Amino acid sequence: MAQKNLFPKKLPFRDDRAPIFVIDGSSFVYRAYYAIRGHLSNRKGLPTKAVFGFTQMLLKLLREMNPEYVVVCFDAKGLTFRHDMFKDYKANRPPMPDDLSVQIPYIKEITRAFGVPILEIEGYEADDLIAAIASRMDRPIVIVGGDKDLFPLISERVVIWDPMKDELIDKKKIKERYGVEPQKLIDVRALAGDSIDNVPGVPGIGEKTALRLIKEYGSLEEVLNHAEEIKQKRLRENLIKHAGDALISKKLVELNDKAPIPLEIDFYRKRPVNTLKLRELFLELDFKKLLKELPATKTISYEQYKLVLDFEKVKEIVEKARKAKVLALDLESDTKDPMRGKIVGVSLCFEPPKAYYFPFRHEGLEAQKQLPWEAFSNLASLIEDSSVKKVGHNIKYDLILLARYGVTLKGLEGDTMLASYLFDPTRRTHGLDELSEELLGHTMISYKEVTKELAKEESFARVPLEKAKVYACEDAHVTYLLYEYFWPRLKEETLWKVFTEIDRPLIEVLAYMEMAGIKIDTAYLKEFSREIAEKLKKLEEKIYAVAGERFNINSSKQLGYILFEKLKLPKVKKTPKKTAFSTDNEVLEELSLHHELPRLVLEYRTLAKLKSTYVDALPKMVNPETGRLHTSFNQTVTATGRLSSSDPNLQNIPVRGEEGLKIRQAFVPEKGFLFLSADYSQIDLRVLAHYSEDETLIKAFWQGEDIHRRTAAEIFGISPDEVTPEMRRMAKTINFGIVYGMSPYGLAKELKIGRREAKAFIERYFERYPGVKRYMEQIVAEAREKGYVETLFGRKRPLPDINSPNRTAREFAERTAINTPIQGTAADIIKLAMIKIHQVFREKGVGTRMLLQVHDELLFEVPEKEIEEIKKIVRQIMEGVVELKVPLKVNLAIGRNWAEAKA
DNA sequence: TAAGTGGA
DNA sequence: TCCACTTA
Repeated sequence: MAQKNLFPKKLPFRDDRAPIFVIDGSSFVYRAYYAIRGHLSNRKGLPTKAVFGFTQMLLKLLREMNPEYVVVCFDAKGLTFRHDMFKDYKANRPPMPDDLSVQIPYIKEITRAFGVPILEIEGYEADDLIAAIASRMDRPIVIVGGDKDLFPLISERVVIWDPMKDELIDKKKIKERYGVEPQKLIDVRALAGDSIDNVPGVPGIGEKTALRLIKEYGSLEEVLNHAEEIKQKRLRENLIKHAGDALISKKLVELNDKAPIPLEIDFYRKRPVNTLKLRELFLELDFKKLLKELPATKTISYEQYKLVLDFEKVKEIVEKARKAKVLALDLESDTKDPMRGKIVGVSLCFEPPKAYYFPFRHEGLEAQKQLPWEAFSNLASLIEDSSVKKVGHNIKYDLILLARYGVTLKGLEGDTMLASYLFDPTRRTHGLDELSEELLGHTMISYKEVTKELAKEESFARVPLEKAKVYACEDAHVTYLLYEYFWPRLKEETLWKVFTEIDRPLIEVLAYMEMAGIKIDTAYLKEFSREIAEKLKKLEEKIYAVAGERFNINSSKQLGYILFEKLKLPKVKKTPKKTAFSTDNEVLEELSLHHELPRLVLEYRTLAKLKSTYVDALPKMVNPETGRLHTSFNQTVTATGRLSSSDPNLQNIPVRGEEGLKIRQAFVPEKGFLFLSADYSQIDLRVLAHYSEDETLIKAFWQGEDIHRRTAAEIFGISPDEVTPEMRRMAKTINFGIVYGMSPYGLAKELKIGRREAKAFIERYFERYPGVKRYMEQIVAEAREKGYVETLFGRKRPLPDINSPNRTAREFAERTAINTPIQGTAADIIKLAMIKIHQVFREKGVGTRMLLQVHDELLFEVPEKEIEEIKKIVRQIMEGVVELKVPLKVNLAIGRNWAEAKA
């Protein structure tokens, strides 16, 4: 919203006083509403198309014209003097649609927030107000609008600017276009009439004839006076017969300039933009792009940030903090990995804008100025005091770091990162800095900025205390402000339940799992790596021999050259970005029918991937202190509510094929322990059965049938015992496709059949499972109406494209609408089970630890003696965690490694 | 379909 | 940044 004083449009006025820009508000509201295709709504389902279009127009005007005087005119409610005169005036106009009228208050608020005065007077239409301003304000006037009805107002002193067409219409233009003075357009319209506004006019006369007549006689009255002279019979008769109508019409279309408008120029003065208010409105309306363009206006003062260097002061602050409503807390460490770093300092904020930084382990010249480590216990006692509510941003990190110092955080009120995620799980990131920028309008100091004078390998511990203070205090401060932002919003929605009953309690469970880690057999992996290296070497030589030259097989570019240029193999398809020809699995599979090279490359790739991603990478990530692998479970990444795992990702460890199993064998329990794997059987399909209430599906699950076999029997129209393995495989793919929201196209590709055939399969499926079809139609309709979908527990996912005019985008949103409630509900179910299991484990004080979650599977490390007890607990909790219309079923397996525990 | 990782 | 590949 740069307020540069540029007048890019040359305004054709002799008068060089600043013009008044008079905006035809009502016409823009309608234009935005009807002109923008598709549908736009915010996360709550409020339609926003007109607000958006209007806002863009206003922005364009303010940017390009930078007006000193400006006003938006709106139609007032109720009848105008025109109705008194002619009761059918505008009788053909339908009333304002509901989904437009709800937007009007927002449009007005935004206008005010931009500092633009609003004019609205009972009994008058916007056009009349504009006419009054144009004729009675002695100033240059720019009417902002595009409506032809306003053309008669144009004069030496009045022009019209249409920001949408970017067209400036002045007197000269009108004369060129119509050949008459602007005011005469009234007479033209009176003769021609207007069916939209129900202005009668004279039958048989259109704009062309009207113009000709007015040009000839000068005015409507003169035309009527000379009606007798007109040669054409029909025209003459009509003019004489309908002279009265024509005169009434003139009264109707004549713009009334008598409206009691404010005459003081000060009323029209542009006021400053209220960025805070705009931000609030844009946030509510979900105008993300506009939000980003708002300047960061909020300046947070760092003046009240205190560096605490004195033990006595620590005690004082801790005592004060105990009485705080909520304490925002942030730990500074020297690594990103909470399983490795040490605590360098602690920041607190409980009375914003005050905040405190407690440095403990900084390095360098100032080290001796810091707090003695004993002071940390004072903070620890505060952190362990469950009566003091804490919030943090990504608090799991702090939880783990603290736990390594033997400190257990109690009284967790929540996590602002999680709050942001629940509020909109499709956001790209939930980083403190981005949220601060976008939601608070405050630009934070970046980590990069703070550490820029440091050498590459140096950590936060090397940051000078003053600088560290500002950075750390700002983190705690902004966290507090985000807490104030999100909490009321979460409480307002169904999200509060998901937050307090699922995601918040899960934080601690995940922290435990990450801290537990998992053991891998590094010696075994080393040996395996050597074996693969050998195989790769042989394959490599063979590939070079077949290709006739040496090249980098890992480079898809070089491989593409060999396959398509040198060997002239058919180019099957392009890469998704269309920048090159694809060399992916599917393509190589097909090409292997023509040549032996693709097969070899396929084999090489599988092995190379296995080696680099798993066999070689995993041992490097073993924590030297614990001797185990500690993944990080991210709770705020996926759009559906699933978890994700990284550093390393333990949710995509291979399972298929011989080599895959060999890698799973490297994951082993501690001595004296066994692995117990518990996975939900067909949880997605069971959730689908619950949602759809499909009788066949529900019955199949209650009878414990093999669901893919049942599906095969249904779609092939045979009995279950007649189903061949091939049929079952196809049915399985279809079930899979339904749950993952696969398109008919995707299904065709997966089954390697024609698209029509795939479509026929899907149709057959819907015939046999009509409830599923009903569910899909219903959920898509609901999504269209609300603009979002939700899980059984109220977790939401916005679907902005659900009404998009772009078919691809819309269909994608539709598949998402079908899939998210299913996958998200399944994710909620397993999260709930994890929370309960963790709780029972702690109550019973068992030695068993939950190690991993892989979407529908949990992996435990169980002392041999506890096996039977734990099996019982796990099954009972997982199967009983919610009651659906179908039973939940869990498969348990025990093993001395992860491969065994899968069978 | 979605997410993470490795290699160029 | 793009591509390919692993899991669910």
